[in-house]
Amino acid sequence: MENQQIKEAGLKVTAPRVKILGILENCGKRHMSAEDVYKELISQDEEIGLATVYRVLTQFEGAGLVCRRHFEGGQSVFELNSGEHHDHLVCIKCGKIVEFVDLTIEKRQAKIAADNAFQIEDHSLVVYGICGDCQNKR
Amino acid sequence: MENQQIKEAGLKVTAPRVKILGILENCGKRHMSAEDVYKELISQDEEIGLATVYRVLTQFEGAGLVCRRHFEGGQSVFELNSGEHHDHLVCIKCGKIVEFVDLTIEKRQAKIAADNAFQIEDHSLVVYGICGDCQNKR
DNA sequence: GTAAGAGTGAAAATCTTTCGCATCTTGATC
DNA sequence: GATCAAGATGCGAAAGATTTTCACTCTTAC
Ligand SMILES: [Mn+2]
Ligand SMILES: [Mn+2]
Ligand SMILES: [Zn+2]
Ligand SMILES: [Zn+2]
Repeated sequence: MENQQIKEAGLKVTAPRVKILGILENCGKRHMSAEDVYKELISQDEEIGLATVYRVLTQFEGAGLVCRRHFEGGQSVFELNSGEHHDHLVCIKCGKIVEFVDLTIEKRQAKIAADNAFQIEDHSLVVYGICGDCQNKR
Repeated sequence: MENQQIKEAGLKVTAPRVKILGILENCGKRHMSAEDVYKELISQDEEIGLATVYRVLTQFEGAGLVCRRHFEGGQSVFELNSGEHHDHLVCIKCGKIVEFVDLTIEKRQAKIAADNAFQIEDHSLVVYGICGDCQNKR
């Protein structure tokens, strides 16, 4: 369960960490802001401060348990690290998020970086649009 | 000159707007944060408040004169709207920015969006890496 | 030239995220 | 199981970026 993953990440097993990891795993929402996690904790009557949520998420990120995303809209969004890199399609109306991987794009990026003598460290690709459901709602 | 562009954008021609547009056009730095613009104004002994810089840049963005970018690092970065869309390669050591356009990537994005019934509105692709110069500096 | 509506600077307010610190837990040890 | 140092936590304050408010000034249409 969560305890094991936290231990393996080299972190002490504490109630906030177990709770937060549990929420990320079972809450149903794959992409959550710190605030989202905090509200979920509150709704479960957990007494965990927002600062702790940020601290824990940042530690989880450092330990490779979660990934932090910077979509438009101010807040960072966190998701469990699935192991494989992926990019995102985000609906600007309802916030729906679709994940995708495209080898062609990944390869082109590598080529572009190489052509410019850049050694790639990371990249962020987010496509914003209106999802099918939201298109029909007009 | 600037006056014309501002008028055409449907904005009144005021000293702050003319000055700020002038800086974006002639300052030599293509990508500038609001703070960068503000400092440049200060160095030119202009008495323009940072709030006005933000206001004006946001208006310019709305009018299509500039584009706002959200690279990692907290601050938004602005650049003159060159008319053609492009993406960025950013050096995480020195901040150097290289612009690029890749039709293959653009097409793949369109296809991915279509496959998922999304109507694309916008997208952001930023590749972070270490530029040639910075690689040699180690 | 004038008036009405826009725009401006400075300060205050927001919003998200991080810090400082007194207090509590965890996990290794006896 | 009791002990204890290192590490965590909660809370409020602080920070950094951007926006809003407000009293005053400027632009523009007439
Ligand atoms: Mn994802
Ligand atoms: Mn650019
Ligand atoms: Zn939608
Ligand atoms: Zn560099």
